[in-house]
Amino acid sequence: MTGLRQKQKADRNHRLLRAATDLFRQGGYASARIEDIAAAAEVSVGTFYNYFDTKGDLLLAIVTLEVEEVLTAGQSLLANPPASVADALHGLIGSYLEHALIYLSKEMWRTAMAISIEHPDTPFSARYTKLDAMLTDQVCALIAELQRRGHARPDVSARDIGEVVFNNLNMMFIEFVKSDPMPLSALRSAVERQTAPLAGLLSTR
Amino acid sequence: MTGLRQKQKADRNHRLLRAATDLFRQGGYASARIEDIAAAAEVSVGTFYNYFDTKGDLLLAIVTLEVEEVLTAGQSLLANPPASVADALHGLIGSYLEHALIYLSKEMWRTAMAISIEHPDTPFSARYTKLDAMLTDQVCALIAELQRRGHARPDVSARDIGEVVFNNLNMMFIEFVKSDPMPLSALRSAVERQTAPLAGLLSTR
DNA sequence: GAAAATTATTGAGTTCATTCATTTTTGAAG
DNA sequence: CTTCAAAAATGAATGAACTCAATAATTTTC
Repeated sequence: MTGLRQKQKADRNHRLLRAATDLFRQGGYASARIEDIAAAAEVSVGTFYNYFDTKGDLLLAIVTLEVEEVLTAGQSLLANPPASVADALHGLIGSYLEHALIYLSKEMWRTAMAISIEHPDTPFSARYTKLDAMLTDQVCALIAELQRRGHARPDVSARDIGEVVFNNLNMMFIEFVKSDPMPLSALRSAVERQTAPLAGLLSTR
Repeated sequence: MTGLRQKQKADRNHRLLRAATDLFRQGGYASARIEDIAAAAEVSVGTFYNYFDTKGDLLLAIVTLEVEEVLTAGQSLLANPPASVADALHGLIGSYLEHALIYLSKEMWRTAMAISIEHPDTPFSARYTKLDAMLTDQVCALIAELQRRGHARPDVSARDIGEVVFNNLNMMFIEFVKSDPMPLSALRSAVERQTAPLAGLLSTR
């Protein structure tokens, strides 16, 4: 039996995630020292590095948990989408955005996105990238579903449009987290404005 | 007269940029220590920090020089664009992309983009962001020009489409620099595929 | 259930970006 | 040409992420 070790490991992992989440939210990512996080999780610095490759990898572990929730929330919207292309796309995008800042600060997002670009090969960075791809797939799937239901023109590539819609959203989200004063409402309306012509292109007048 | 001081300052600035460009290209951004860069520029570590806020700011200074060239190259294409929307957009995008890796490695791009996201308020980061906005403007201006010439439908917002096209390109470029094996040709064809429906939307059949 | 083998933890040590008190250089004034 | 003030340069000191050789805990073997 190898039970004790497994449980202790899961426990330490959980304590580290919890401690880091608290500290990152409280004083910001930059101010939380590994020493602090390790101490709060009742673990040594060396042990921290048995669980996460880098400080950034820990942040990405936290952020990917959030992205997974966003992905799940999106699934329910896919099940029966609004009949209008614009409403469906805005609904999905709105669902993504409303989740964005519940648990994570702009600084956390900024740092996480920066790390996933700068160190794409760290374990949780790869996971983050994969989740982004799954979000893209979800947008594409929504469009394909609308086509299947006859709510969108079938002669336009769902894949192409879906990718463009998501990439645009992602880039705008980056702009959003780069600017501390920018409100979520401004992001949402900008993205709706930009997405509208694409919805028009897809809709069966 | 205050000439000597000015000249020495410009000189040191130039030596630092040159030394850093060489070292970044040679051994990579991460491996180049401030001490090395300062030594190569015949300057002390402390002096380095009189010229640039951080190591990342120095990289962004180098990268923005490159983006400025890309922007200038784009202007000439704007002067008389191809009559087909698709050709015009692909031409501009192609011009951007062909410049991308001449002077800068993928690692340099990755790091630069990461820093501009993570530290948006550092001086050269702000400049990088502004240049991105100018590239967006350029794409929008191209579309507007095509509309003026009757080569694109006037009833679609040039701004909206231009922003979407550039944001998509930017996001795809990020994916490209994240993946060392991905060739420029793959990026180019993916972006052309994605952009094609938008060109279709704009074109006066 | 003791010994061996495996797997984890530990924290002092290393490295590197960044800072800052001191010294040096330049420009201005008399 | 000195003297003084302002501006810049300097490099030793600081701080934080990350490493690694030594130690400890768990599991396996007999």
